[in-house]
Amino acid sequence: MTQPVDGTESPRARVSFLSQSSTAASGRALRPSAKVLPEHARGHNRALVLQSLFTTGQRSRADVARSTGLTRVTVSELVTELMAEGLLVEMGQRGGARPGKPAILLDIDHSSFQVVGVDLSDFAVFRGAVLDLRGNIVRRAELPLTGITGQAALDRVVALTERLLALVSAPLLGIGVGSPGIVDLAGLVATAPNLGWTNVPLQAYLFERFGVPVVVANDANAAVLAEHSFGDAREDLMLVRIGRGVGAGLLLGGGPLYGSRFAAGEIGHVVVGTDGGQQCSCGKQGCLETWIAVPRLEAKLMDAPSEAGRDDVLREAAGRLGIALAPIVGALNLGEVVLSGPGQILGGLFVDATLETIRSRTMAPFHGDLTLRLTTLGDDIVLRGAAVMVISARLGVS
Amino acid sequence: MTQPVDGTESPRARVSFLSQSSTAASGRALRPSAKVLPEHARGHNRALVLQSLFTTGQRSRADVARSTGLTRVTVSELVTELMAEGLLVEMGQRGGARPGKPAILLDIDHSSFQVVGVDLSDFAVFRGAVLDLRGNIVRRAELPLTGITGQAALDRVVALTERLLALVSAPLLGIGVGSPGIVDLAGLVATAPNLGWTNVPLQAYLFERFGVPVVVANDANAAVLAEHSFGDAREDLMLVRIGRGVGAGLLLGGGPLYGSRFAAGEIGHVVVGTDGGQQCSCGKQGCLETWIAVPRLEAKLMDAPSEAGRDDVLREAAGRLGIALAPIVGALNLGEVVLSGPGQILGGLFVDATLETIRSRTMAPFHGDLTLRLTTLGDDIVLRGAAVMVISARLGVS
DNA sequence: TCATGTTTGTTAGTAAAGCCTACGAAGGGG
DNA sequence: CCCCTTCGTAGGCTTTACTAACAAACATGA
Repeated sequence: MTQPVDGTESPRARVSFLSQSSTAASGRALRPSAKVLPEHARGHNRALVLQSLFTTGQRSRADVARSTGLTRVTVSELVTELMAEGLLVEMGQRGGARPGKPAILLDIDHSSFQVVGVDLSDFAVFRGAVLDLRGNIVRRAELPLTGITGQAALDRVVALTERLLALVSAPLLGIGVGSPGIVDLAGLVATAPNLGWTNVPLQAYLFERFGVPVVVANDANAAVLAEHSFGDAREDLMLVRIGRGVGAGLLLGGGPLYGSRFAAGEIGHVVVGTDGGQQCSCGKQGCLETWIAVPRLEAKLMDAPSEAGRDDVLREAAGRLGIALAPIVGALNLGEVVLSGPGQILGGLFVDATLETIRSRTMAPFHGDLTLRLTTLGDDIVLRGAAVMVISARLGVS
Repeated sequence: MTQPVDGTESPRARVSFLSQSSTAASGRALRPSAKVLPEHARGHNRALVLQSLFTTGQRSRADVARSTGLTRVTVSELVTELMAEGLLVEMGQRGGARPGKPAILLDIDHSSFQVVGVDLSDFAVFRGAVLDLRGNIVRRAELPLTGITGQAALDRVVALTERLLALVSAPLLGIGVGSPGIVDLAGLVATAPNLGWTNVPLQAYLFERFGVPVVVANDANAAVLAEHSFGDAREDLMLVRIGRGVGAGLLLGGGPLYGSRFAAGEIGHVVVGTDGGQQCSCGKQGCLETWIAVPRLEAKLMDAPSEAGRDDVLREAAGRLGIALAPIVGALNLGEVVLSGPGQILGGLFVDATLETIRSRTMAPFHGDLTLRLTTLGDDIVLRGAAVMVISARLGVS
């Protein structure tokens, strides 16, 4: 009972290979789905180099080689290619006194490309931005959404995108869109009630219209990607968006979860508790939305007679959220839950009470390290998530 | 708005590659983690060929080439290799009158290798079996577990494994173990209260002891893999094991979910409902286990005065399970939930009532196709899942 | 001062893998 | 009997990453 051997190399085994000998997967291979050609391996390794510099910039070729496991030769070749494309730049020699030839530091040229991000999740306005590769917002634009739906709403998305494209000041990597509703992997919006959309192939439509790579996904899914990339989050993460409705995005093992019908994260209409509740627009009673959707919460807070009364309102709402989340946190063994919504409502007390409820309803030892907090990305979370989708799809980096 | 274009090829894009242009992922690339060498691609493609024959046997090289996308040349080479290893055999020419040279049918030689599977999840007995590549049980063995724990239990696992190894009648692919408790990716049993184990490196221990590839995983995780491979299940699946305790295994997108602390699926101690409940051994009240664990259910059924009373007991328990599962089904947008446990208790009424509760507490349109059923694999589900783990790890096939 | 060791990045050659082209084998149909 | 189709295999080519080797550039210690 000495070393944790991987159990791979066996003297008695006649079949001496392992399909995926990844360290993390440790003998558990996934079902292969598509053939792999040398060029695919190449793309993967190029993304690996890019990722290495994306997470920690200012590294030399030799640094990248060490961190990726590739040889310096291969890294050099990939770097040459990436520099020719403008994605990487040399930043001069590394300072400090070290033996040997001084290293030439590399970094991603974050301004070499730009991304257009669009957020359709607000009920009153379509928001958009031009972002750089770091996810920083370079320019903004928005168009009001005065109750329009259907084709008119689609036209307004196009108008906003046109306005944003005019603001782009570097080669464009693509357009990312975070849409409310159910969105499939091809960027088809199956249903978005607020926009009156049913089976709108938004991604294909925008691609035909603008001839630029487009990625369309659910707004909460975009948000959780942003939180992961910019919010210093871990690999297993649930992001709960609380607004007029309630939705969530799930990131498991670093990848988004879509669900069997692309409706993962749709927790707004899950009934909470066993003691009734208010009537919901969906026909049921006691849906999560009836407890914590912002309009209802604000109404209750208005009615509250005192500061203590408002705290009680918040505590009860937070408790309901905790009751809904506890089985999810338990089943997925989540380490982190992030809330996105109006900070003045969801701040301190609400977060604390939610966490307390989850803790009291799950097995503490498994979740002792559960953290629950508000996002630090504010209202731009979907915009930045939309950018992450494009950067991830085009560069394999996040 | 014609064709669902992938949004990949853009006339304005300077960066003309996509890290992973998988059809399913559709522009959403995962963060790369490890370098890919030509040999890795080779292993992947070999697994692809094997998988193709695994799911649909009796196919020619040309058939495999068409279904995988690889060329006939490459497939031929891989097949030659796999036949030399004994995994594939030629089954003679295809019958029926077709133009052209008749095809030589291939199939996996399911008896060419065997796997040892061990199930430690029963409280009274360690069960084991020798299985073929199809997951059929060839020989069985078991050892009673008369309350022993710690090193004694470990010794008994070794004794059972020794007995099983003596029954193996073909080259051995490896040993798979489904253990209760929290098991990490290296097969270390972090905690298994019933066995009195804490941080027992079972996988490494057995590998050192027997010099054969070993895969150790949680019993529910093994079970869900078995259900997926043999039970005709879909890619998103939750398997709930109901016995002395309650646990679950989750398969999302075809891959198992482990969770941030390898405790995914541990739902037995999630509090259900907002109206109290019985005292649980964990200290809380109203944990799922207090509602549906088999010993408690049996006690209640014994106390029930009539047939109708027993139905009420089952209905209430099923309702509680539904209440616990509803947020999970909703958040993950699960299409399928499978129960594993004593069939005479969990049959008809229990399943129906659980499904009804879930439906009444989630958004129907997203889950109209939710199915909930008992496993068809019976008590061998963990044994067969343990075999799947080994076959999957060694051959990349499931 | 100068030889030595160290680190970096690049050049040349090699091994692995899958592709394309082409070919013989084997059978059906007119 | 000739043409066509399909199957499996050879030979040659391209891509990719690796190993080996080397020049450049710097620190250090005799």
